[in-house]
Amino acid sequence: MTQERASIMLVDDHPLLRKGLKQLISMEDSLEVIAECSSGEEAIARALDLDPELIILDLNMQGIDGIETLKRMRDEGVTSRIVMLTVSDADDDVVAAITNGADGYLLKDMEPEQLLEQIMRAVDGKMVLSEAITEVLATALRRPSVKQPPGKLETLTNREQEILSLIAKGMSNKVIARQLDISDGTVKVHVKHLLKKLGLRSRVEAAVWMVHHES
Amino acid sequence: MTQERASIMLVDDHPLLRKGLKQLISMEDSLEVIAECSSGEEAIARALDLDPELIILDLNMQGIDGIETLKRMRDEGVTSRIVMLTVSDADDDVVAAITNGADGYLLKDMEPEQLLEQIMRAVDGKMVLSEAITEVLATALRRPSVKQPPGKLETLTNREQEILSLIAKGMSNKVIARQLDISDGTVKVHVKHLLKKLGLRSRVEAAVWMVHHES
DNA sequence: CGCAGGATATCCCAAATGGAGTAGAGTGCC
DNA sequence: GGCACTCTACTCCATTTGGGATATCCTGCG
Repeated sequence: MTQERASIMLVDDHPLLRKGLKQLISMEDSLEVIAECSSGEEAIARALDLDPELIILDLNMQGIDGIETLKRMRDEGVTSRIVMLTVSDADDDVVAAITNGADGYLLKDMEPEQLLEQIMRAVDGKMVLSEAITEVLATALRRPSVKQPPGKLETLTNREQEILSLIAKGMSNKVIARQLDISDGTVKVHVKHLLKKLGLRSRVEAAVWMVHHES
Repeated sequence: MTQERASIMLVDDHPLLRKGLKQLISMEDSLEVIAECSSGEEAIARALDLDPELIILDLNMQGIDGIETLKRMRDEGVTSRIVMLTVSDADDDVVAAITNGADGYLLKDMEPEQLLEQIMRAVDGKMVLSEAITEVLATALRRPSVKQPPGKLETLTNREQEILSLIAKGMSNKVIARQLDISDGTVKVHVKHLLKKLGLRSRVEAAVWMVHHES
């Protein structure tokens, strides 16, 4: 049978860069660019339609930026591997990208050969990070809690921890409210806050997280 | 300080039986009947309002019956202990009562002294079952899988198990749908079925159940 | 004293969830 | 061939959930 080629989608609002990248990728037989998009909206739609194996996503775009595009893709259920490509190495962007489900973060000033190699590693399911980036990440993770990093139980207030425990017992907001004798609107506020602090997106994730963190 | 008396609410559409029960309970200083209701609707409203420690609920009532009343109370977040009281020992009722969150199931033909003792045990947080009932329950649990009993992973179809695993990873129906390449409507159907089979009431409970059952 | 953080509560709104029913296609069994 | 089961998909509908904003009350800190 013919060798299956990994499908790749490029997203960048700079046509020239797309061209160069496509050229680079075409040099590798195992890879194939099946689509190019110049905006986040377009990218989300096509990603859902084509379900490529890898999406290379520019961080700095007009309209909705790369991070926002990444978020929405994951929200919509895109399961493709997604690698961010950018000139920037701003700390927040790296952290935001990774915590929002990016599988890699590469800089545009890499050597073409290295870049191609990293793209192949990404297709193989590996997390790819430019060397300059790994340091940034490590530093970001080392500082106590700027904002995003994983999120520890201790960063939650007592009330939030209490409510998280009840969520992990499968209780709805209404039941929790009666249990604690407060309004369910208030419970919702606490849930919202605890989800944000832990970097989770639903009470289900919170429940699983809790079960795994109480050992 | 004065001895705290355990608050009890009686629910039975037979006034005479309420009177007798109240009389019986009044013989014990540690107990206090704070409300009497003659219908399920009334009982739910007052339970939410008064939050008694124990609710003694008649199974056979006109209008919404005891099981339905029990269900709705738990849905509404009533956390009181609830003991079913009935003349019936029909298997289904016992199983339905227990699986819907009842903390006990007593028969009306018990000796008054025994009944009072059981009520006190219920207040103390113990599960109380008439002797005749424990047998029924044991039998019900022994037959393979009539319907309600706990629910094992093996009773689920492959697809349902697969989807349960994804739920336990915190995925939404939409994401699961994309992952499995089926419509999210179909995912909802599978979720509905697996919840029913496992006797759970939400995907959060399902996620927690799964995490605890995969060891 | 002023200010920050925590807990409470409310409003609005979009999306997700769960329950009920119907229905077609495929598979395996007696 | 008929029957049961599974998987798929849809409709309709009520409730729940999560996000944003705003506001009050209280407590602890400098």
